[in-house]
Formats: sequence, structure tokens, C-alpha cells
Amino acid sequence: MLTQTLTTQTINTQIKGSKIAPPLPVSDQFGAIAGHVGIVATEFAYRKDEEIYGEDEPAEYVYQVVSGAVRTYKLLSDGRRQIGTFHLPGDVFGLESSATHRLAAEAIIDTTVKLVKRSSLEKAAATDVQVARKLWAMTAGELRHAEDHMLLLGRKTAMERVATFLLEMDRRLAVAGMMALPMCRRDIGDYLGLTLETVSRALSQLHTQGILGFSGARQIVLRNRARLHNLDA
Amino acid sequence: MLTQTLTTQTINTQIKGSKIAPPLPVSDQFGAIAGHVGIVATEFAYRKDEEIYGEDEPAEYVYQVVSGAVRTYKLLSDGRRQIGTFHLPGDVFGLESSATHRLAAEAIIDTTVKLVKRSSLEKAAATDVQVARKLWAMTAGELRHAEDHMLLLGRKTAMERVATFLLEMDRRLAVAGMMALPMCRRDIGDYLGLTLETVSRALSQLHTQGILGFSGARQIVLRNRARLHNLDA
DNA sequence: CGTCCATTTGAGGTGGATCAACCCTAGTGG
DNA sequence: CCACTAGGGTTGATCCACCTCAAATGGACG
Repeated sequence: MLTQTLTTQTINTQIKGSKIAPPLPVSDQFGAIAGHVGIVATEFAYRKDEEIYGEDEPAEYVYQVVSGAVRTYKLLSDGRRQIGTFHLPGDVFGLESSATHRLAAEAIIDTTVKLVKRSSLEKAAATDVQVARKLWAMTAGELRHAEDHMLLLGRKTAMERVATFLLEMDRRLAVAGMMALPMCRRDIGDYLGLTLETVSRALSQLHTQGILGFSGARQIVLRNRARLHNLDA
Repeated sequence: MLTQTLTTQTINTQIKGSKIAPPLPVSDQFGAIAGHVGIVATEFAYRKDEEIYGEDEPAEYVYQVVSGAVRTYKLLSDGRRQIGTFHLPGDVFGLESSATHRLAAEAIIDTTVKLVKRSSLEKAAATDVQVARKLWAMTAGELRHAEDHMLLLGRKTAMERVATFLLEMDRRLAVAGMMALPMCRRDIGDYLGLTLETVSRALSQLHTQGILGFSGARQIVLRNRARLHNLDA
């Protein structure tokens, strides 16, 4: 929605958010585009559970997570929710080829993003083939994730889904062998097409089997990635 | 795989395939690219259940269905299958931004396609921004479908999935209010994340309720789209 | 220290899967 | 032209993985 203004709230946001997801030294996808063309990126902060944009809203900006985490999702009329992707520091989201966002986006925890105007990217892509190629590649990357996720949602068992999720999160946000999940069990369930109880039971079972360790419900250490891979079909 | 040669087999293919999916007067997406750049498209024929390309194979060609129908899918190691998309006459498939196909493709029935080399599209896109924009838009269209399908697979009931499927097929291939499905119940199940029995039961129930009519298991007439929409959540 | 919310755990219900006949129809060959 | 066959589709009976409902536990924060 972007009805907020840039304020000192950003500072508190950063402090609260930093305990979960510290900025990562990722290769900067924004840099690969914006930097290349000299587009200026603005910073912006959202608080936990704040909407960033709604489903079918005009796609005015493209975002990159600086710190925190974002969920994009679709809702059915009765409130059932499917989360499409979790966006973590370094990830670009909100990029559309057409005029509107097809999923809504919310901050999972206090989150800071960089954003650029969609129109400025379009303009850059209209003259620079390298930029156009990069935009296509980013959308293709999202498509790849969606295709993998369709297989998970359509055909994997609950335990296989949770194993896949853990390996994905381990790959994307593990620091020193430990991952700090920014999202709650309900979010995980809505991502995996399960209930929060089923997610919790699967995690408990993996804990009992010694495949993972907890330090608080959202601090997880994988103790046996090989066995987790076996559970992943 | 493209190990076949172009033969008179094409003719028989056409005759057998034509009773299911006649060529449609769609706006030609290939024309929008290939025609624009003067790329020559070759025709090619596949028989029912023949592989067009495999998962993780190099993406050498981009295809457009001329007649027939194609399924793209992923498999788990134990044979569970998730179909991502059904490609019908006019649809482009096999377009990749990266080097390999992420889903396998098979002809559902005898099928004729046009194909162009991926490299020639890449070359065209490297000099023509319009082409680059079109390729991005096509991938974005696939992403949109995948996102809608994730919601279906993760959160819809069996009846809602079948209702969604029928409305999609009605929109895409109904002629004179009737649709001729090229795919079997198992394909539909693997597309919707259900078993073939569950698909069959849902269709029977819709038949009993007078929402649809059959003329053979794969010839379906929707008699009440409004009620079907209500069942679709 | 108490409150609130996230998480875990338990008990029981159910939608869709599985297993099993049976039926229908389009080919096939006599 | 018709009987036979095979594969796809339907239907029935039963099972079970996951959901639902409920309660207890735990951790973070004021």
C-alpha cells in the first residue's frame, strides 16, 4: 500500500528484526539491474504483519528484502490461504510483467526493503537488452520455484513436505549450521498445504528421531541432512 | 527427444487427433515472435504418449501446439506424478530462460507442433527488445498459472478442484458449448493432485446434479456454469 | 509475576486414498 | 457384420493420513 512515510520507526524495526534475520552477503540482484542502469533505490520499513501490497493491486514498485522476511499469498473467499513464497534478505519480490500483483505481500516480521519504481525498470529494459534479459531470468526463477512447489503440494506427504521445507530454509538462511525461522507454524502450514498442528507434529517427530534440534520453537539445527533428504522423496 | 524424422506419419496423426482437438483460430504467439523476426518454424508430429523432452534435458527448442495436446509434468522417484500444465492448440511450451527443461513433456494424443530453435529466439531477443519483452511476458503468464494452481493444490477440496478444472477447460477448448477432453481421468487426477477415482466420483456427482452432461466420458457439456462457479470457492 | 499468544499434544472425525469388482466402448480380427 | 478383447471409466467397501476440536504447556514481554 505504501501509505507510510519514511520515519525513525525504521530504527526500532531494525533492532527487533535483527535478532531473526541478519542481512546476508548475497549477490545483489538489485545491483544487477538498478545499479547497472543507475536507478535509485529507496529504503522503506514495514512492521510485523503489515501489508506491503494487496492481490490484484497495480504493480507500482519492485522490492528487495534488506532485512526481515516477507510472505506472498493468495486467499480463497472463506479465508483459506496459500502462501506462494517466503522472501528472505536479498530476495527480489513484487516483480510483474503485467500491470498488477497476482499475490498479496505482507511483512512476516519487522522488515526493511529497498524499492524501485516498476516504470523505471520498464524504461531501462526498453533500451537495455541486458536488463530485459535479467528481468526475464528473475521471473523464470520464480516459475521454477512454483513448479517445484506444485509437485510438493500435489503429491508429497506431510512428512515429505516438512522435510523439503527444512532443507529449503537450511539452504537459504542457515548461519553456522543453525536456522532462525522468521515465520510461525501457521505460515509454514499455509506454505505447505497443511495445518499448523500437522507441521508441529512432523517437527516433533523429527526432533524425537534426533534429525533436528530446537533452541526455542523457531531456532532449528539440522543434525542429519542425509536422513532428511531420504524423507523428502 | 526429437529422434524422429518428419514422415507421412503426420497425416495419420492428424486424422486420429482431429476428432479431439481441432486447430483453433487463436492469436498466434509464435507469430508474435518468430514472424516478427523472420524465424522459420518447423512442423513435427508425435504419437500418443510419446515423449517430447525429458526433465532436466537441454532446452534446445521452443514448441507451439498445432493440433493435439501436451502434458508437462514432474515425477517423484517412486512414480508419483504432478502435471503442471495441459498445452492445447495455440499454446507455446518448452520456453526456458535457463539452459534446461524443468518439466518433462509428452503428447497426450497424436499431436503436431511447430518448433523453433531456442538459440534463434535468444539471438532475436538480444537485438530486439520487443522480442525480449514478449518472452518475458510468456514466462510471466506461465507463472500466473502456476500460482493459481498452487492455491488449488494446497487449499481446495476435491470438488472445488474439479470445478476449477472444468471451467478452465471450458474456457480453453469448448466449441459450441461442448468440450472434448483429450486427457484421461488419471491425467486429470495428476493435474489436480487427486486420484482418478476421486475425479470420476466428482464428475458423476456433477452429472447427477444436472450441472454437466456427458456424450462419452470425455465429451462434456456444462449445463450450469453459475453453479459450477459456486462450487469453485 | 502475570498475560498473551505460539506451540505442543491428545482424542476423535472424515475426505480422499486404496483395493477391488464391474461396466462400457472403441478397436480387432474372424 | 459381429464376437472378442483391452483399456478406460465407474462404483463400492474399507482404510488411514491428515484435519478438527480441545486442552495443556511454554516463552516473550509488559
